[in-house]
Amino acid sequence: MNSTSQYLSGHGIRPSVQRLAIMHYLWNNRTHPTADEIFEALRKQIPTLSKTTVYNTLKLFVDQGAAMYIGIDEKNARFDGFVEPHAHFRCKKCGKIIDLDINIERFLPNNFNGMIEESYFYLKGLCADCKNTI
Amino acid sequence: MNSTSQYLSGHGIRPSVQRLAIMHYLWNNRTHPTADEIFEALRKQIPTLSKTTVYNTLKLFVDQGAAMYIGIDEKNARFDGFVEPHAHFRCKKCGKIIDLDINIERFLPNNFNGMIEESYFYLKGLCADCKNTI
DNA sequence: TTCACTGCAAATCATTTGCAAGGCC
DNA sequence: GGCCTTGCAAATGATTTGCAGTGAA
Repeated sequence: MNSTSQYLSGHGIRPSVQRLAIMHYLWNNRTHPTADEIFEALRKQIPTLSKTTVYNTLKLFVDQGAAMYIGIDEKNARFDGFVEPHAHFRCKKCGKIIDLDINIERFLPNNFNGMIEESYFYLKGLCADCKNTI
Repeated sequence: MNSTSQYLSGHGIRPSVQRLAIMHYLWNNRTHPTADEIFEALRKQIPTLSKTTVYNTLKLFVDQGAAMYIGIDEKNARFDGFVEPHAHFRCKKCGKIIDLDINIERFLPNNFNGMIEESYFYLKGLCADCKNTI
């Protein structure tokens, strides 16, 4: 029983080999990967892995609050294994997605009368690396 | 030369019949419609309208800053003809999208060193109507 | 005449669904 | 045994692309 197992169990998710691998991948790759990137990376370790399972698992993680869905990229869904409230920045040149330590919910006085259950804050521009390159 | 024409011209967009109709629709229907909803509504007035033109036009509007892309709905892109900074709330039950008069950029001191060009603030929960219904 | 705009048809591609086999409790 | 999980194959559906016809400057 390692910490990943405990984390999943704590979110009501049975820890299978595939689920552990995906959660582990999200924790070790804070790049906000797409389902396909996760699939391509993990099929090396788990050759029988299917993309359906990756999609199923990510949906399960999000539903159970074990991972966060990120809709900043218009093309693909992206995922973050870090679920504390924070914002995301996407570079318009290199496409990199960066975590920003901003808890936006603090800016919503009285949570709009308790109406709000989820909040997403997306920012776009040029990252420091791309800004200094011509 | 009406105000819609002037608005489009002011954004570097030549006012064609189709473009005027789409801009007009966005202004008169603050429901944050999808491309398909716009297409279905306007084909009644413009029977030859094609969905490609709707997509082309919406992309042009967004690129030229005449309309705003809204990525709050994971299934479809949505659009808003009102481009002043504001946030969006989506009801998790009825799917309705509501404008919120919150200018999030004010919460970013010094605009993160000028890195940020665009910001999107999405909120989800139950709207007042759905909250009072069982 | 040229070039932007439109629209049809086909292609793309991320995601979902149906379903059968395997595995865990 | 029964339910949960997995994975293959096929379907779905929003959006994009190729391309030819039309029209405006």
